Parts: sequence; C-alpha cells; structure tokens
Amino acid sequence: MEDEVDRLVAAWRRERPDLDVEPLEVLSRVSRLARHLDRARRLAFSEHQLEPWEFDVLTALRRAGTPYQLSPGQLLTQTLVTSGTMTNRIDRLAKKGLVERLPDPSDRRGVLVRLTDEGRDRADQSLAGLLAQERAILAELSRAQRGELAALLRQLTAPFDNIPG
Amino acid sequence: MEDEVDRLVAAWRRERPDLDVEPLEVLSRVSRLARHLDRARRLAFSEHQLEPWEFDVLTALRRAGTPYQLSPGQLLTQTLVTSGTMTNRIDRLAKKGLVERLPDPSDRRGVLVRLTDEGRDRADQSLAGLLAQERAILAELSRAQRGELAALLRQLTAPFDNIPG
DNA sequence: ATCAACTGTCTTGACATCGAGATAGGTTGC
DNA sequence: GCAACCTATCTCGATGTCAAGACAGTTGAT
Repeated sequence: MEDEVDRLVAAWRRERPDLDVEPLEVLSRVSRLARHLDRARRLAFSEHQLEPWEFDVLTALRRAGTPYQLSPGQLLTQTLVTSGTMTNRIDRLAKKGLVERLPDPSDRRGVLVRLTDEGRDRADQSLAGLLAQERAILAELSRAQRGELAALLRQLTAPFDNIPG
Repeated sequence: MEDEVDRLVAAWRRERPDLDVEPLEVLSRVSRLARHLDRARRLAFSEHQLEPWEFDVLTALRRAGTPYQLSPGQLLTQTLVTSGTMTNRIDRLAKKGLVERLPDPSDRRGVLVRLTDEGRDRADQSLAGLLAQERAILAELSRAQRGELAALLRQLTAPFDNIPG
C-alpha cells in the first residue's frame, strides 16, 4: 500500500533527479508517524482527562518505582524537553495535586519531584489505555516484524541516547 | 547497543509485570527518534536561517513543480498541521517574501500559495543540507536494512495516510 | 581556604500551535 | 431559484515550548 511519503519521494525524483533522496524513505516516515501518534495519543488520553505531556511526566515517575521520585534533571533526559519546559510542567502538575516538590536532602540546589497517590493512579490507568491503542496500530505487523522494526529503530536511537546530545 | 527505550521497557516490566508493554518497543522509539530528528533538523537549518516549519512548507511547494503553487488545504495534508496554523505560516512566509498568496481563479473561496524565486532557492539549498545530515544518521544501517525499515514503517503509516484521519 | 568553573533549577519573553467558531462561497435536490 | 448543507480559509484566545540568562550551590585546583 502506498503512503504519503511514497508520493513525496516520487515528486522529488521528478523535480530533483540530480539528488539521492533515499534518506527520506526512512526519516520522513518516522516524523510523520510520530505526528500521527501524537494525535492518536491525545485522543486516547482525553478519556482520562490527561494531556500527553502530563502522561510523559507521571509515567516517568511511576517507572522509577517507590518512592516514585526523580529530579527535574532526570525527567529532562527521559522526556527530551528543555529545563524551562520541565519547570513549567512540574508547576502545573503540582497545582493539580498529581506531584509534589521536595528539597533534595543531598544537594541544596536540587529538588525531587514525587508522585502523589492520585498521580500514581492516573499514571497506571492511562498506561493501560495507551497500550491498547498502540496494539491496534501495530496489528498491521506480525510479531516477528515488530521485533525487526524495534531492532532497526534501536540502532538509530542508540547514538542519540548514549552520546550526550 | 542499549538505548533509553530498553531502559524504559525494563522499568515497566519490573514495576508492572502484569502488563505486556511490547508495543512500546516500537512506538516509543518512533516518538523519541522524531524528537531527536527535530532537534537535529533545527540545527541543520539554522545555517540557512530557516526554521523546520518554513522548510516543510517551502519544500511542499517546491515538490509540486512549476508553477510551484498549492492551496492551503493541500499544504495541510502534507504537513499535518491545523488550518489555523497554516494560515499563520503562510502569513509569515509571505511577510518574508518567500511565498505569495493568489486568488484561486476556479474557486472564489480558495487561495493559491506560490513560491517566489527566493523561496525556491532557499528550498533547494536547504534540502541538500538536510539530506547530508540524514545520511549521516542513517549510516548506522546497511542499504538493505534501510530498505527493510522503510517498508516496515510504510505499513504503519499507510492506514493514517489513506483512511482520512 | 579560596576562587574559578561548573551544575541544577528557575525566570522571562517571544513565538508557534491548537481548537473552536466565523465567514464567504459552492453544491445538491427539489 | 432557493434552502440546506458542505467546503476552504481565516480569526481569536489559550496554552505549551523554547532559548537565553539568572541564581544558588557545589567541586576541584592550588
């Protein structure tokens, strides 16, 4: 089945036959798929009155295990946003009572962000919903294909995640 | 090589062993890779004093071929933004002299957005830069692997691009 | 001890995006 | 012809994000 990127690549080959646009076959699909996923996630979370950015922060804390706390800095590397954005996110989540800010006992510059009980419940509930939706999207592929795809993507993400970028 | 998603999945398996989090192996990588790509693109385009959103619009018009014009509606489906966003983008590009707005002769509700000569040059210059950068990122994979990856991604994007979503 | 360099978090202002609704023009069936 | 519906684009207000810089606290070299 053809997709929008097939059309995009065909158009470039017509307009700029001098260029090799093969990289777009992979990376334009990654960007476009991510945008589609964002929209789908926004819809899935709206049942739980949660925004995608709230989900990202709450689940990062949930994954940390008891006592469900991380520094803003640790949250940055997991969510790939800037520090100003994270400060703002924590403010809003705190105002909603889903997290609380505690002083870091071992570094007086530092802060620890801790999930409240309600925050933990919201994270748990919405994760199940997200997984159901993602499973539906991935039903296009066999289990073996999903494994292959994950492995290929890992080769591309690993350099970003390991070399400090 | 391990990436951040491996750590994320391992954490969920420890914290929520009752859930099957396999979908995250694929889709969390797609989302994170897209964010990394955004940052890399922003950097690559800054040499040409161009923002990623400007690139997206200018190249959509460039791909259309002479006379390099499309309706705002056609630009929407290619760039996956809302109509309000597109109006705003066209306004700003027009103010910079990179596109111009013309009335659609066949539909008086409609508008045609046309690339100026300078807009076409900027699109052509920045495309070459983007491709060079993307090639570097994809050097992690063999040509055959890139082909496989593109094919697998196409299976996921095709439903979004074809069923009106 | 002290000073310079570094780190972690927050502040600020500019700006791009979204969603909902407004407006004007087109289309269809009767 | 005309009424009801549809479509294309734009307007507006709210909001989330970023980049750059401020600030307090920490670390390492001397």
